[in-house]
Amino acid sequence: MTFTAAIESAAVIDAAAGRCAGCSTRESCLGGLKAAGVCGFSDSSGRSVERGQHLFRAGEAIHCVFVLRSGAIKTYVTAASGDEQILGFYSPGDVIGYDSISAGKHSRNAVALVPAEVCRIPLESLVQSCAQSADLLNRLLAGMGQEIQRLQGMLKMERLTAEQRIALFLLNQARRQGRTEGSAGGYVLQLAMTRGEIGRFLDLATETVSRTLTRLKEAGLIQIDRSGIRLLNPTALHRIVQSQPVNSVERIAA
Amino acid sequence: MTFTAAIESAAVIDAAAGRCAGCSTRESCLGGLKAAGVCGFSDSSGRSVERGQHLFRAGEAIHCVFVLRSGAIKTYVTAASGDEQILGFYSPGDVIGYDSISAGKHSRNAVALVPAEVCRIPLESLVQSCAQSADLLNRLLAGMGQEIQRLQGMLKMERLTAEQRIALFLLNQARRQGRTEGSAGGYVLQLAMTRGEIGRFLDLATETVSRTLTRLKEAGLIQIDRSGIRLLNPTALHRIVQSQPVNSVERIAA
DNA sequence: CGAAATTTTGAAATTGATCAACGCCGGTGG
DNA sequence: CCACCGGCGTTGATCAATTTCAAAATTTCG
Repeated sequence: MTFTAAIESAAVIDAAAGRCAGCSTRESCLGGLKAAGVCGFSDSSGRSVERGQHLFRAGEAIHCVFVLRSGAIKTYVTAASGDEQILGFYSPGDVIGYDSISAGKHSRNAVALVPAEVCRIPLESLVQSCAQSADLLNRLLAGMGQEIQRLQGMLKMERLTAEQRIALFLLNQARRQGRTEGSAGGYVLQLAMTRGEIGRFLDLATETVSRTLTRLKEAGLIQIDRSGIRLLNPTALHRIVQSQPVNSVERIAA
Repeated sequence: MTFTAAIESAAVIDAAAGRCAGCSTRESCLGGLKAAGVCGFSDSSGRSVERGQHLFRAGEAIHCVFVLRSGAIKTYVTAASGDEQILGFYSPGDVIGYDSISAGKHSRNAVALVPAEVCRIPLESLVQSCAQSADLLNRLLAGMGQEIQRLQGMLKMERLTAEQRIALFLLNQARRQGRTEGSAGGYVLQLAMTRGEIGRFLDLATETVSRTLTRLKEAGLIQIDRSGIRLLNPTALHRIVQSQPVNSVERIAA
């Protein structure tokens, strides 16, 4: 109950129609964009989540689907052995909770990596609205289909070598972060998660993550500055992902 | 085009209303069961697929979702390196194609492991029917949610040891095959796939699958007879799955 | 029956995990 | 202001699980 109380105490952002106005993700919002510039949900509400605070936990009853407006959130499950497995890192615009629609309760935990804001969309009204709006239904089905394909992609990732997984992870993060271009060319990405979290996402030991990043750095493919990573040679990273396991940095670096 | 032709030439089962009558999966069919004992889809049609024949291939346009009525089907993708990754084995009653709804085209291949029969549900009418039947919409969303959770389960599976993965696989197969009880107690399951296919599903080398099955057999937990496997001690298999990696057959076998 | 595919078994090689130690950085409190 | 502390990251050495390579045994199917 302690965590439930913590969740309830989270700040609730004004639910007025003006809420959508400043939303950076409204163009691609699940609710669609109505004429007035607000989303199609009349009863959605916002919420801010502090770093380290849970958005929901496995086992809790489900009432909403969440759209991440800002910040970063991870979802994870805890194995019987006690160690956590990260199922996804979410960036602004992502929808969290598709898996739990019609499931009754959450199957995993969600926690903010940095201060975040989400939009809560009540499940009941979401489903009911689908009966009226074919457009919404299509967006919902598409969103769920994409979630399935994202998981299939993770499954593929798990068959790659450590180096390939890290390279693919960096490329994916860069793509999701909207390709913030750095001054000296190449993409710069800001990692909201620790090495350990990357490892628990990719199924690699922290040490392996660190070693592999170092190797990529020494090969001149990336530049590391605390939690900021600059992709100096995305093409080479791509080649690493595509290459046969026998190849590696030494063979790929142009 | 060759494969498209092959698909079109597949036998089309009579689309009369009587089709549902003999369907072993109609109780749990996506379409629901109407008063007349037939499913809610007026325009679905059946199709039989021979062993080794493809139901669909990655890249093809999507027209239908399939409900497997009998037989066994696997879905897979082919990596750049050429080797296949199996994404799922389907048993009668399973729905195939959720991932592709609203995606436009298939993201993976589906092929019959043994002669199979499927029911084709046109995508367009499925989505349109959801607007009229809240019941159908709920079943569809639940099905897609379950598919997401199935993939999350696969993700968890990939973090287990070879022995745990095999044990879990056997238990899952037994559950899905409806717990056909054997004469001498314990569950008997008929594997429609080869050792190599099990390996490409669990991400294990064929040799590892074979070795692990042998070890389970020698520990007295299972009995192997060609492609038939009898689970002599499901409880012990469960314990293997739950146990810490340090434990293994020797420690678990009661 | 015989050829091809699958399965099994053995031995060696390899990848990534684990164990261990150290450095770095930020915060905290004297 | 500085010393201490804890978390995080890096690096090195060793270890274990699984893959790979190789070959024989078995099964399947034409």
